[in-house]
Amino acid sequence: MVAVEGTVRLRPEGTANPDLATGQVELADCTVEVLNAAEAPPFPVDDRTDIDEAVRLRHRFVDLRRPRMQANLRRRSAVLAAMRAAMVRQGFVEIETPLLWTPTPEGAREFAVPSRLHHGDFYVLPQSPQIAKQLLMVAGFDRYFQIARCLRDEDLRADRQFEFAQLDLELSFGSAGDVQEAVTEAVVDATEAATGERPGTVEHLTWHEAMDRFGTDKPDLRFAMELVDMSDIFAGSGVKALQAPCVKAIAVPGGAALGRSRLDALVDRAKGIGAKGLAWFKVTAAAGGGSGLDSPLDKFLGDEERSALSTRTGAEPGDLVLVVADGWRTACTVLGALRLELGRMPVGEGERRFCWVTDFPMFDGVDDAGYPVAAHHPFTMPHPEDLALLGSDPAAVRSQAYDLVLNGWELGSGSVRIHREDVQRRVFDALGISPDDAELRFGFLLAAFRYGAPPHAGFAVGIDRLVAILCGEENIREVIAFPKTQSGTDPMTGAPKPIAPGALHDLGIRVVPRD
RNA sequence: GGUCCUGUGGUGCAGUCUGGAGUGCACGCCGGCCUGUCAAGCCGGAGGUCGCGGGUUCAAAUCCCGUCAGGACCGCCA
Repeated sequence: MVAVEGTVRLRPEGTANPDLATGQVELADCTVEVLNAAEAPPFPVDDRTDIDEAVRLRHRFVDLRRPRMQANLRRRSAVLAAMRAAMVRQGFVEIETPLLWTPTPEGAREFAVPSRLHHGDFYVLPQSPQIAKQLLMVAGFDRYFQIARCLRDEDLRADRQFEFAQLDLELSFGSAGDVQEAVTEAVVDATEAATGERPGTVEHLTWHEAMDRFGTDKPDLRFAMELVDMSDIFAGSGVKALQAPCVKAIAVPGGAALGRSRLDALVDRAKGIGAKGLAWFKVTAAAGGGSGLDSPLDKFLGDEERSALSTRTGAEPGDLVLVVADGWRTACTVLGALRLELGRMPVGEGERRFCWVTDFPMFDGVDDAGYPVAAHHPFTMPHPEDLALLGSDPAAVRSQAYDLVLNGWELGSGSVRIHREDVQRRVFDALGISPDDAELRFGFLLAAFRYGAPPHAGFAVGIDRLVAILCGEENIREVIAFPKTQSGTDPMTGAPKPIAPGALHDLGIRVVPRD
């Protein structure tokens, strides 16, 4: 660490270097003062090499000097500033909510914080400020926002850390559309602030449409390869493998070049996701013009089926058509996964295609006791037209929940909330939460609602994911100053670590060895 | 809980499949030279528990088993 003093002057003719930021000038008549001696850094402080993750994190203070990390964190700062400005401009009030919250055993596993003053009792760190912000609606803050830290004790991934940041917001007397407008403004502003480019139109898809066309609830709209329905074509088919309620296909450009082992791997992958099988057809150029098919199943196909496989999907010679026959949900999911596997683009490539996915199902699957599981959270308002189905056909109930998606990443989710006690009771009932149970878990929220709860709706944007995409990073660790490893440790500090026996004693906690 | 990939001087790699002396490359570090260079150049040098433990073998970085660490994914993430 040195301080250099001198005179800045233009470099002599012929020695300027346009590749350097300071390439036009030089320092003359320097004095150099050593402020602090330093050891050689543990790895090169540049962007040219990929350093082992554990080494980077152990010396994060050095790692963060690299130009890439400097740019990422500064870009993150610009995103936060733009979001905050957009929210304030739209009349939202920034309010902080507690980090020491109360257990709400529902959804993600919570981090527990032992209470020193009340032995045996625990606070938890909030997995989101969900309930607190609903209480703020009751309290009359009709437009709330917060750049909130959320904590979930679930396994880590490239796009998931224990703690993450959300632009959390809620508004009263507004529709889902109002929420989406407010969020869109914030993320579009943030994108422009971070990249200098303002994204184009933000599209809206229903959940059903997203599944039907892209086989996922978080479609990457940067590339086509859309799912095509072939159910009618194969309805009375003689091909046993393709007899199912739903037959879907995708065309893979240039996919005819894939070798047998790669195709077999795709079949295995399809089966791994839950398909009974995967049919593939290489589209070939026919002798007299037109096209033919190369596939083990070709000889079983009728003429109509054969031609539909290429005309419907738009496949040209040299392309590959993949077909899954199954239930609608499975056929879509499997082809959606294969579409990604074969077409996925690096996160930093192409344009930024935001889209809203709306009308999610209210429930997703059933729990051990056979009750439906809330797809979003239990305070989500069902679609008004589907209210009657709550008791009879829960799987068919759509909710007023919506996700924001960018290039195949789920950026966040939100919903219109239930503000009427009778509706909340019916939803709890459908979920198998008894009135006593509900009182125990969410009593304070239900009580608040009795004092006049406005209709309200909200959203939360995953800031780490948004910033990662805007930085062209595949991993959110690259946009977080001090992240954890995949096993939840911090190689720099050594956390988590044992605490002193005295501290344990104060907390009334005894550690038992793992089995 | 599971699947897969990776682990070799400070850093990034090759060597592992097909066992034969810690062999090699680039960067960095130390010393010297050079001094209009800017990823400087030239000469010399130091630096290794091949993640760890066990097994097979005359012989293991290399094969086998276990384990630890990092990563990607499945489960999980209302």
